[in-house]
Amino acid sequence: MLRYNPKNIEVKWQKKWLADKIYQATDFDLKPKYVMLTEFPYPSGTGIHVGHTREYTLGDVIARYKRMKGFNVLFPMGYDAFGLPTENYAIKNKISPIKATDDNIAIFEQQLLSLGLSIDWDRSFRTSDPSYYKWTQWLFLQFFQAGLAYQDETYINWCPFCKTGLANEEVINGRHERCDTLVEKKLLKQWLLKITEYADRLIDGLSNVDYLPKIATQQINWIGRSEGAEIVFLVDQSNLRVKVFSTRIDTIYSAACLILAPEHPLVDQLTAATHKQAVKDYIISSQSKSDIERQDEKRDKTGVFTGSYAINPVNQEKIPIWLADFVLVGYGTGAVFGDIHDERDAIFMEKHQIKATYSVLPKDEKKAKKVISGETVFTGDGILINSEHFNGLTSSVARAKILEFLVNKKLATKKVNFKLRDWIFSRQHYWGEPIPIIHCPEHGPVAVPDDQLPVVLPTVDNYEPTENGQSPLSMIDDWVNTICPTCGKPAKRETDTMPNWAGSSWYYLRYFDSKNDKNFADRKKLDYWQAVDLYLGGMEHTTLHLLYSRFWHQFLFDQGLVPTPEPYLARRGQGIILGPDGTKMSKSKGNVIDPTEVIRSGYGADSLRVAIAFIAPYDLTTAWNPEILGGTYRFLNRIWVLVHDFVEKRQNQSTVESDQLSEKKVLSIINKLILKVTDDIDKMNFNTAIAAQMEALNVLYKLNYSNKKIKNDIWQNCLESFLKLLAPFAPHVVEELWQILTNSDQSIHLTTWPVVDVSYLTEDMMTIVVQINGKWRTNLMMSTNSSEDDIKNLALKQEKIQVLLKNKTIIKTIFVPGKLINIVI
RNA sequence: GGGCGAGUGGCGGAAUUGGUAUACGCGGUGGACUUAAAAUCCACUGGUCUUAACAACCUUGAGGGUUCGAGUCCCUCCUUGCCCACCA
Repeated sequence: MLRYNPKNIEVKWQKKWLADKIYQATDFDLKPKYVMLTEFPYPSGTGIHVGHTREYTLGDVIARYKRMKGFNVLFPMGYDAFGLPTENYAIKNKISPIKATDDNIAIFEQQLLSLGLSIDWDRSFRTSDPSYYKWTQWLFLQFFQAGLAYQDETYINWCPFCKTGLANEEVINGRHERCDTLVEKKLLKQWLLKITEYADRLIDGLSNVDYLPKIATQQINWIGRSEGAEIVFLVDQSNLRVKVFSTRIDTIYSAACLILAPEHPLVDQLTAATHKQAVKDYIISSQSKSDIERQDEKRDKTGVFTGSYAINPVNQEKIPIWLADFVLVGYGTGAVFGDIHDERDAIFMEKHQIKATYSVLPKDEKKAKKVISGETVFTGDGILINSEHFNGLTSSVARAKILEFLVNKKLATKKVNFKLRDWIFSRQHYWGEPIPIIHCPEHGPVAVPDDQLPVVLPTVDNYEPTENGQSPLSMIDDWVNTICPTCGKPAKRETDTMPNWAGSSWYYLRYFDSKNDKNFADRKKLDYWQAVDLYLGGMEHTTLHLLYSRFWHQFLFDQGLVPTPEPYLARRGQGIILGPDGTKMSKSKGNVIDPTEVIRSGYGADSLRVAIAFIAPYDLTTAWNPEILGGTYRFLNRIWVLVHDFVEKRQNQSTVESDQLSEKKVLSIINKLILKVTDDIDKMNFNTAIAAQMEALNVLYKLNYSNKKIKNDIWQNCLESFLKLLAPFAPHVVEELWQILTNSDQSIHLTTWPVVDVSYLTEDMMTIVVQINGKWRTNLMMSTNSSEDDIKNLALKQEKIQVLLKNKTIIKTIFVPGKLINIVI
């Protein structure tokens, strides 16, 4: 018999599956639908990595499993082709981004095919194709027309290396997440999407979907809802009013100063003539700092006094107004009241020796007074003191009462704030969707009419970003100059492009109807396929792509364009596979595992797939162990040998009496295995599903080579079921063996999942553990219908137990049916 | 600093959710086959424990608690991973 050699079989079956289109999903099929979505790849120049392999293999396992379970499965794939890395790669290699994308996708497609994924390739697309981005532009215009896309001149995160503006989510520790360059602040006119309008919806929607808890929590934390009050402080000797946001209005009696962000709009009017120069100097020095510098000086609370005072609305105390750059202009009102029950404020006030002119002076004049009782000043909730008629209340009650008190005086309102900011949607780059807007001197920004979409990205000679922060598109005069769709007079095109998160915000909808040129997707097809049943992807996209696409989808739902309020019914995140040394794979460390290299090496795709499923729970970050492939290869080889051996044996049907005990054992093993593997795949416990199959195979293998005779049809059924259980994990070898075993033309992947025969699950005998004081002493083999008394009596008769019970009194015995008996002495 | 997790053999990891801890795999040791190697197969492989068998005792980061019985539940501490971070 030939040795199992994946090279002989994998490519053969991949070609046949593709030619027969056996993984095609059918629109409006009567079977229940199941949409298995994995994040589509960014086709970089380096080809697929182990991270892709894990994600797509596990997605494929579920897709294949659901297909065999009788679902009309859609398991699609496309390419997230726009974006900075391709542009940088193209510039570096002096080729056009279009060519770079074509080349890279060709490599990706080849590599994805070699994994044996059950993808419906007919629905594939790339986001950089005009027939796709036409609809990205059209969807953007829906936001624009609903007032949710707007332009604003704000300080934005600017990457000086990529020469582009960034969303908050793309800045990690003050650096651009893609290129690791220190991010600067730059004042630019930008397009923004009003994601903040959906902040509450994005939180509430999570309660109706099945996301891994840590994914939901991370989104909730990122959105950062906090309830508090907006309080008005009148400025002394002036008619100015400063609004302040606080979640701790219960500490307002300890307010000793107001602290404003240097960029606060009232700074100029508030600054006293005598303090103008100092304030100006401070603003200049804080603006010259990059974000990372500000973070380095986290503990150093710099600031400057404006020379003005504010009036505390609860007790009319006069408190100084300061500026400090630890107060952020983008959050709340860009102003806070400083008090000692906030750690940062306390440090700030200590440093600058700030004290208020209290009506009741604290014992230590240098320190502001406490308003929450306690041995030391602390930042938590407690009982109020020094707060006039609010004394004695708990913090939470006081918050309500003080707010009510100030609301009645029209000096406060209840307010909810979010950490989430509006999404900066402009990129000053070539390789993205042109924003379909025309700027008319008379009518301002005007939407490009639907019949003029797509606004095609023009071909240019230079892709390099410009020094002045404008897109390279701005250099193409005959493209920029156009006419206003409203009035027909000369106007200019918007030259910024969309971020690469745009195309991926709705791509899953396109799979439902990828060829449609009348609409982004046909409504009937959306009704049939929506929503995605399971979405598998990287944890790093939780606050980026995953949040963005939920926002788009919720908006589309409100517009009546999609049938479901949420895009994804369930979301799971796979863990990272580290290099064999336990650190993140990186070229510089030389610990990168190339999955295609593994496939070519002789182990083949199936060994790799089983290894990925087996190595650890799918959501765990774990180191890659190259030697595990030897184990998974041996496992596949064993089933190869077993099937071939049986097929040979079956020719010469033996007349010898079969061994019924062994036959029963075979049936019991396979039925238990069906139960276990089915349950494990449902729970995504892929590693234990493989372990159970290995364990079962070891026993079957031994049985086969024992001299026990087992009837052909029992072996045949057992092996057929075994192959089916293995099919989602190792599709090629199983397909080959299926043809040999069944002589059938039908692909195993189109057969139905085996069903458990419960009659083989019950056993005649059971193992009862005998414990003394909870400690294991011996086992008893008992018939399953033995009574408690039978077991107890037999246990007490055991020699070993008798020795240990000598001179001891039995206090009681604990009996767990079918499991154990515990004698307490 | 905040949020969410995790600590089990030499290693990746199991444990029916409170019932024989270390399944499965890797690695290691010994053996079979072979002129030899590779491959394959068989046996052993947590510690005390350095000949093996038997027996006993110990063992799930540390310490305490609940329970007939704890890797699993509770408390204290230690270590560590990920995400966020001057968010008022």
